Amino acid sequence: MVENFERELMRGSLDLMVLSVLSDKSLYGYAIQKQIRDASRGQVKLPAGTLYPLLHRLEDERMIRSRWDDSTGRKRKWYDITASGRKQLASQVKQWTSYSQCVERLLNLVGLRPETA
Amino acid sequence: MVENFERELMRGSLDLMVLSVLSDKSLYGYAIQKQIRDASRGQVKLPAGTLYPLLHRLEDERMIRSRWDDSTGRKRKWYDITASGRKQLASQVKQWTSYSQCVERLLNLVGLRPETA
DNA sequence: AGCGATATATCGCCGTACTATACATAAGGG
DNA sequence: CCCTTATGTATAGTACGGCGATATATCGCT
Repeated sequence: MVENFERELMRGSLDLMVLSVLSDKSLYGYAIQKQIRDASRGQVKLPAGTLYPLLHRLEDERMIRSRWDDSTGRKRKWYDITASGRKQLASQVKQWTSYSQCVERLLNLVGLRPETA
Repeated sequence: MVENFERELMRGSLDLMVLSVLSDKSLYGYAIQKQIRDASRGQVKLPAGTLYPLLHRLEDERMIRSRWDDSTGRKRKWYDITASGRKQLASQVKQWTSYSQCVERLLNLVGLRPETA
């Protein structure tokens, strides 16, 4: 029984996760939700009330583009990442990497990361 | 010239950072700010308007305790972590670790982490 | 026909962090 | 001795974004 993350912890990296899964393929909202849930082994469950407004915001910001398509048998809104989105993603990956290293360094400093116990 | 992190990225891990630096010593606000700034090589600069309300909140939640002391020559408000705070910290470290691994796994999956290039 | 899963959308609440501002003391330089 | 800079704490107002609740609709299965 894996428990969920504190929601606040994910703030600021939700964009990163969504842009990531869109970086190599087109997806619709529900599928994005699933991808992220699976990739995190069920630990990151984006609620619909979070995901859809987020997608709309990213579209307003021209990071992603959408089109309705029912050629797969069901009417779904498919999203693609844009060139701006890719740039943004690259920047966010850099930021994330750098920031997580900062946190790790801090945890090391105060001995909360016993070296290879 | 190191640029700052997007503030949103740090939301949800500020508590973790503050509790961390308090885990092995007593500190006053300004010193906490400095510790975190130094440990992050100047990249994480907690504004006073963020830090002090945060400390007050953590104290309300009994994660830390405070006392005024001027025996070091200057009147400062010193903070200590409580037993609850330590428990909370341990939990947050676990959460952080697990979450950052999720993000890394996701970045790997979509090829945003070229293996040992 | 009924139901669970799929699929998208929006409203209003709430928590958190930031900006701006305020005040006070100490140290260092002119 | 004043002026500036650094130290040190504090809060009111504001902005932002995630979430729960709610709504609607279709699809596949029984």
